[in-house]
Amino acid sequence: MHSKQVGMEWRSACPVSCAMDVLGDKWSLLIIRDLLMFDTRTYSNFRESSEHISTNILAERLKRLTAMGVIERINPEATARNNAFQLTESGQALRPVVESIYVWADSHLRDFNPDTAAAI
Amino acid sequence: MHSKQVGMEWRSACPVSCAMDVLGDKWSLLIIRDLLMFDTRTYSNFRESSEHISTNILAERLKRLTAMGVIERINPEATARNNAFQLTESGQALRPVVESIYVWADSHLRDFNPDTAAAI
DNA sequence: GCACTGACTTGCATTTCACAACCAATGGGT
DNA sequence: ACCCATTGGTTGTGAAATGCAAGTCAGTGC
Repeated sequence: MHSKQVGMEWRSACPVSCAMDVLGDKWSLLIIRDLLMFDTRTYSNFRESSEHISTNILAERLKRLTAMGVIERINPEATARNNAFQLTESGQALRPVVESIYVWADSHLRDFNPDTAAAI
Repeated sequence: MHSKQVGMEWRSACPVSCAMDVLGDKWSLLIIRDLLMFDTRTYSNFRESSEHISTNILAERLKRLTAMGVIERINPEATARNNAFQLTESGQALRPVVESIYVWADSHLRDFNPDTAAAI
C-alpha cells in the first residue's frame, strides 16, 4: 500500500513533516490517546470523549488512520456495527509520542489553562 | 499570562487535548523542529524550509507560539528586523516530543512514503 | 413487523488555509 | 544623499477544512 493509493500528499521527505501530514490536526492524536487508554473504542465511544468531535470529522479521521495503518477494526471481516477500533502495531508505537506530549503539556501549559489537570 | 489573555479556547482539561489546542496543526511542530535543529531562525529562514509555509500562516504561528511561551525573540527589546526566534525553556522541553515523532515516522511511515528518509 | 440503536452521510454556514500581491522599514553600495 | 534589494510582515481572494444539525440506512431487540 503506497501513498498514491491513499491519496496522500507529502510536503517533504522529513519524517516529522510526514508525521504531521498524517497526524497534524487537532483530533487524530486524541483518537490515538483514547485507544491507548481503552484498548478498543467504538464510533460512539469516541464521540463520548470530552472534546466532542463531530461525526463527519470522526468518520474521516478513522478512515485516514485506518488507511495509514495506525488503527484497524477488531474484526476486519465483519460489518461496522459493534466492530470497534484498536491500534495496530504502528499505532501502539505512538505511545511514546502521546506520553511525551502529555508530560510536556502537564508541566508547561498549566500557566495558560487553569483547568489543566492530570485528568483525562 | 492566562488563557483568556491569549484568546485561547480549551476543549477539555486533558493535557494531550490542550497540547493539540496549541500544537495541533500541520505547521507548529515543524517550526519547533527547525528551532531544535538550528537554535535560532529568522522569519526568512523558516520560509526556506522545504515544506514552504506561507507567510500569513507563519506570522500567525509565530505569534501564537510566542503567546504560549514556546518561542521568543532573541532580543525581546529590539525591533523585528534581524531579530530571530529561539526556543524558550518550554520549547526546549518539546525535544522529546519531536524526537519520538521522528522515530515513529521513520519506522512506520516508510511503507507509505517512498521518499521518507533520514534527511530533513 | 416495527421501533430503536449504532454508524455513518449530507447540506450548509463558518473558519482556516494557500497563494499572490502589496507595503513599510531598514541597510548597503556608490 | 540616493537608489534599491532585503526583511518582516499585512491584505485580499478563492479553496479547503471544520463544525453543527439533520437525514440515511442496515442491523438487532422484542
